[in-house]
Amino acid sequence: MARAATTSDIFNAIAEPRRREIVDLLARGYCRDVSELVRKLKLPQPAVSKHLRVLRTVGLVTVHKAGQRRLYELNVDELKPVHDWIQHFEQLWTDHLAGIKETAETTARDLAARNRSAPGHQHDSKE
Amino acid sequence: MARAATTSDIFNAIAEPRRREIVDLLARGYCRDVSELVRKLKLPQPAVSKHLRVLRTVGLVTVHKAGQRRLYELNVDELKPVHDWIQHFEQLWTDHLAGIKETAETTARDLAARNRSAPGHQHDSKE
DNA sequence: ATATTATATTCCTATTAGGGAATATGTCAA
DNA sequence: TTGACATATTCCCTAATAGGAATATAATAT
Repeated sequence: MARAATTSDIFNAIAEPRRREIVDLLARGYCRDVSELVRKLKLPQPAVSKHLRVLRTVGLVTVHKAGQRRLYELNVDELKPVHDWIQHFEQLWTDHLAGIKETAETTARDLAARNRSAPGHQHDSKE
Repeated sequence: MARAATTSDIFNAIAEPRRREIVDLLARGYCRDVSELVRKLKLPQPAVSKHLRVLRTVGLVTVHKAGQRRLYELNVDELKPVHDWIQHFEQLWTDHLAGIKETAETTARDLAARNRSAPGHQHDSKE
């Protein structure tokens, strides 16, 4: 079934490095039109347009016409889900890290114990 | 040329929803062995093992053996690049949003000016 | 009108993803 | 040993990716 469509999932949309570069450039306020992106990214124009299409489809960018150019604008809000997801690991790589490791080892010991007594299935989820 | 390999790029590794679920479960300290993941995710065991392999390859998880089980541990540090990338949009979706929009319009005006003088084209105002 | 510039789309293709099924490997128990 | 369990790997399949080349569409200039 292949991967989730890049055109329907933000996580997939930003999985492509070029598209992240585009997002970066747009975030800085540079490169509002396609030609400039082409120049900076040193990619063929069709490639850039195609990436922009993906970004448009997931709603990460919006366009408005300015003469024969298309000015692209970043819609940062669409990155929220990624932010939120990554956010809840925040604590894990700060001081909590040590604590987590400890928990892990404890759990490991628990499991071992459980296995010794109840071989096979008997791992209920604690909560 | 297809996409970047899920096995070499963190962004691709976490693009797959199931893998994110696995990461979530591991982060909480639940589901340290494969069977438990299988049960919670309601996925066939080979599928889970395959996802775990991807996560292992990018370094997001590590395994250690505990009897016939494999205990998986999350290596949160590998999420740092994602965190860092998303981080620098932080300001954009708070109060800075308005400011950014303004900047955008200014840039548009700049572009118009540059076009008038240089590459022989213009596209004034916007919209 | 035609030419030129800016951008988007289509077609083609090699590569890959991830599910399913079957099988292999590894570990423990009787 | 055999057998049950836990996990990993392999093979096959279909869908979808992203690049390249060519072309289409749109706006502007002359």
